[in-house]
Amino acid sequence: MTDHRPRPRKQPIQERAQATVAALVEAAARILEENGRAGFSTNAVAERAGVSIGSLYQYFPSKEALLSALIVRETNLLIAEAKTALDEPTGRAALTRLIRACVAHQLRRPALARLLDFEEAVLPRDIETARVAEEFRQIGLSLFSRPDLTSQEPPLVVTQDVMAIIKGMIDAAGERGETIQIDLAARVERAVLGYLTYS
Amino acid sequence: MTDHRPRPRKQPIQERAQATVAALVEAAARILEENGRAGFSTNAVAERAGVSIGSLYQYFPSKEALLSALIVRETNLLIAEAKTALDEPTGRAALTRLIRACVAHQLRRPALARLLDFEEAVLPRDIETARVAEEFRQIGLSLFSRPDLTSQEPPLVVTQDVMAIIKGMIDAAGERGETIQIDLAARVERAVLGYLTYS
DNA sequence: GAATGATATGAGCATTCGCTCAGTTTTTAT
DNA sequence: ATAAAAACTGAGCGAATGCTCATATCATTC
Repeated sequence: MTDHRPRPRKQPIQERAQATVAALVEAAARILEENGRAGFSTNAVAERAGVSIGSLYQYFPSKEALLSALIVRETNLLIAEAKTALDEPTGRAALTRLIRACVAHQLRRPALARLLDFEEAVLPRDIETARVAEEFRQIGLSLFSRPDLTSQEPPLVVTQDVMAIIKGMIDAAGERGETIQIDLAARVERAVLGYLTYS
Repeated sequence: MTDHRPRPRKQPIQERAQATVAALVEAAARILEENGRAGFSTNAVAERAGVSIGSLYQYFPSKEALLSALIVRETNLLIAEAKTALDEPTGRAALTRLIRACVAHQLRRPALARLLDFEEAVLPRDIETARVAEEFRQIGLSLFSRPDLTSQEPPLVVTQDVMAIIKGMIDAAGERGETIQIDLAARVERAVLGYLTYS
């Protein structure tokens, strides 16, 4: 007769695989922020992660997929922060918190963030990167639909413009090594509020 | 006796070389805007320009130098436009014209302009690219030193912030295919003036 | 301890790419 | 016509890179 004991759940082995995947993504991040796209080869990433090149291709079908995974990881961090900003009672307060979240995110790893902003625009979007991009845009849309933040333009245009202002200013600041978050956030806020209210 | 007629100036032969150089730079531009960095190989550029790879390396010591030359060419176009903006009597009018110049420049070849913006930030700056970058920044500095455009921040910070706002908004607009220059310029102007006057 | 599946390895293949150089063609000068 | 200078050519070298695959190790189950 067959065994009737409950089958032990067979997940724990995958922890190792997850660790490998995480190590690869983080290695990709470090290589990118140190040498830019120039040093970003799959062989280099694998070596940096302390695994073989074969393992890399066991988890990522291509170099692009690895880059996408990194973009998704970073964007999810930002989304988590940004979502909590929406809890603020007023649109204005939420905007302030959103801007601070963006500044903090971008200045945490400035070189990496800037590079990924660009890659995101250039890379062929796969399902996952499209999802996080859309999720982030939804946050902007819901923010700029609040009564105290409406402007002349439709929310979609406002969202795109404001995101561009935020990204542009923070990227430039990161590029020239600005590190005082509170000052930068204040100037970005001035620009965004100015855009929203100026007529 | 030797010939005493004035030696004919021996420059005209260089016209051919200049044409080759111009063809190479333009070929680089076209390849970049069609396929991005991916298709941008020296062999491809030479073929597109209708010259041999050897000729390319007769005029440009490296692939990077070719890219730099393209950046310089494009930036000079923008600088020429931007300089005329300074002739306006008021700072405010000059700013409007500067913004329109930037919008026109960026939307003339949107994909190319966006790509070069990024490359400019990533490339090791040679003498020429540094020069045009500095020249463009001087235009901003002199603009934001005008009495009717002063703000809380020092002119240098204002210049950097405003340039970032302009570039960021226009790049994003170009990326999503926006083509109506007057609308875009108006929104950028709102953002910049808002930034300058908001408190 | 034997069998099975999951995970890891790294030599090396195929391709691409930046660049060189020995030689040819074109232009200019006399 | 001739020679020198300027400009151009393109086969191909060496290095790097994305990725495969045959093999090896480890974990789990019975």
